[in-house]
Amino acid sequence: MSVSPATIKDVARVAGVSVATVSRALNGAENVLPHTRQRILEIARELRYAPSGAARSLITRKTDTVGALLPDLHGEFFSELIRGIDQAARARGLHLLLSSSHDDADEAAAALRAMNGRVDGLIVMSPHADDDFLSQNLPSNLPAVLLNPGAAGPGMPAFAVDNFGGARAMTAHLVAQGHRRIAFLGGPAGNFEARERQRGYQAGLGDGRSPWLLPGDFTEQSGYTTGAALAALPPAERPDALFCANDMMAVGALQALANAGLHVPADLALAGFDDIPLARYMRPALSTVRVPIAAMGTQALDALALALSSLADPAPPLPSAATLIPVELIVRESCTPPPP
Amino acid sequence: MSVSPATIKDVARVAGVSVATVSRALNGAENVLPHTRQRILEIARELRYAPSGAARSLITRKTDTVGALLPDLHGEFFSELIRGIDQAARARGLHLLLSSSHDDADEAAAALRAMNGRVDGLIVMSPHADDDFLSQNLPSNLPAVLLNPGAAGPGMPAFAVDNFGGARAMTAHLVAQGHRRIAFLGGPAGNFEARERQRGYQAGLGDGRSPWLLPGDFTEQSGYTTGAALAALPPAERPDALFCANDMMAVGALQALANAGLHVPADLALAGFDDIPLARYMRPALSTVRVPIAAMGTQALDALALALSSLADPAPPLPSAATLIPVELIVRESCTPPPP
DNA sequence: AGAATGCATGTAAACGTTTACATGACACGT
DNA sequence: ACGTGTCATGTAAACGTTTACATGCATTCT
Repeated sequence: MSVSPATIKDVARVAGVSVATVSRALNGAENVLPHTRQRILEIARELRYAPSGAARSLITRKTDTVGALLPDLHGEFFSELIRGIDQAARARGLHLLLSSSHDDADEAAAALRAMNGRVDGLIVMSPHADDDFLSQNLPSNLPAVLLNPGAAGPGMPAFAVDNFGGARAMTAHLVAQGHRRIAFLGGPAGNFEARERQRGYQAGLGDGRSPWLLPGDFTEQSGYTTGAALAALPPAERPDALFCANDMMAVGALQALANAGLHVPADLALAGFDDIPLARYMRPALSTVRVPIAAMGTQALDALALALSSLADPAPPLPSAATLIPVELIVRESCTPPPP
Repeated sequence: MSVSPATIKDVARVAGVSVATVSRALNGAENVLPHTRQRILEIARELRYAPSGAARSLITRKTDTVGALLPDLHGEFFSELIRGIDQAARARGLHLLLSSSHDDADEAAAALRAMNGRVDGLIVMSPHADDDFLSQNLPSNLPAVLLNPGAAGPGMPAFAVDNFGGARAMTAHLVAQGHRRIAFLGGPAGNFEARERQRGYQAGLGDGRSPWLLPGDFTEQSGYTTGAALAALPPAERPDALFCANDMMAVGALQALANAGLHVPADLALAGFDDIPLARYMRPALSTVRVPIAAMGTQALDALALALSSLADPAPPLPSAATLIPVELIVRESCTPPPP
């Protein structure tokens, strides 16, 4: 019933020429008679010929594909990231091979090795992707770009959200607004980004104030729990502002506070981090730090494409530290100056 | 500096055996001496050998990869879909090659052909993917699964959200609650899903009531405009319920109504379609129809995997009509019985 | 002891392309 | 007429694997 796909040989046979001529005609080499080319194109179309990517990659050593190694696919963050990467990739005629959710380092290593011969380069964002891991498992010759690398920059291009700067700016903003008792709801223990945001918070507080750290884990649930706990405190012991290490926790906190009858920002100012779409739909709308996620994906791919195009070049080894992706302070209703 | 990656020949040479033996050892064939295998594995690891996907695909005619052809990557819908597909793919050891945003049919056709020799099967969701288009451009022998196909099912497996049934259920629910004047805010003109939802609305109304159709285009903006227009009507001429063809329009409508001082659901009940995450965070929380997007992706991939595993089988040609993905009515605060 | 069997390993073909090089037809200048 | 050059096309090698088949050694059976 279903016939196996036509190969270049089939086209050559039908056209009565050699495979080399077909290849030349199809790839637009100029040294083929217009008449011949015309005929070959026609036959290729009739036969519904499409070149085999595998065979072509094998000989040309190019795949026109980049791989993306991501820790997860849940949530707005990754969807935006993928969108940014895909957009830039398509603009350059590159395909995108996705690989996600590697629970442990071994799985991530296997995923990396499986990319060999299928991609021309990699965008890697993984908790396991430290310096050692990559030099151990990255197929040699495969250019890679790192996203939010935990460890300090290895010898490859890297981009990282300015978590520190964003958190510092938000904290400074709260301070400037007159808030005195600013609490920070942190992220999961081992999380690099959460640590950076906390560092930014402490830097933003300045030397005068001492930090007030609350434990969180980035989930809405942990935000809710924290909000409920704060609402239960006597007003004098409550913070007058709560800065959550991400938006989802702020969402949870807001619900708990509202349920307890507290008003944001009158009783307590609230701020988040990420600017997920939901943030501006909340009532009150959530102040937050906008992370240009898609733009980061685009930049990463562009950097990778650059590395691809200049493979055997003098290629300056690029800045060894990660390039910071600037963030933007978004002030909305959830944080306004406290009552006098 | 950077050496080209080790090949199977390098491993063979270092180990002092033939490439065949290396291949057997690495692929776990049982007829190789434990001692030899051990030694080969060790050397392969030292050399950081990883087999070339291209070469392997060429000879085995398998890529362990499925392609996904999507119209777009914007928004929650596609991110959830990709997540569902990816999850099922990884569970089966398959990779995922993404291809999106094909503005016209030619581009989509090129994308399809580029998949040849890079994937074992395809999940296709595209406005261009009608019967003709596919039989013209789908590389032969490449199994495909269709998602939300506009036209009636061609000879391949297809899955479609039960837009009709969901909209009918929601409308029936509004009717049962006692609403009399139920307006429907539609989607873009050519959109197949929007049409189905509208059909469901009309079916849900029953014969007694005549439909009240408002033009929309799935954007928040068009929801806002419509909401503002309705709010401007004299109360007697307003509908007592507004069913929006998707959630984003309901979001916009709610803002306009709130701005105009109208209360939902007291003055006007509101319902959406999709159950985007935002829906349950709105105040009042939005009644809607939940579409199990990720589950649809998973089902599509599973169906594809089935087709892959049973390629040369008696293979019942599968139901010719699309399999309906059931949806779920989610009743929240935005629609409660109207005041008596 | 000689034949037969089993089994680890080697040899080489094949997958579908691209491309360096060879070939040969034709035109041209002398 | 004869070399010389141009240029369209053909020939064949190469890419890195897998795998059918051949080989040859060790063991076992008669």
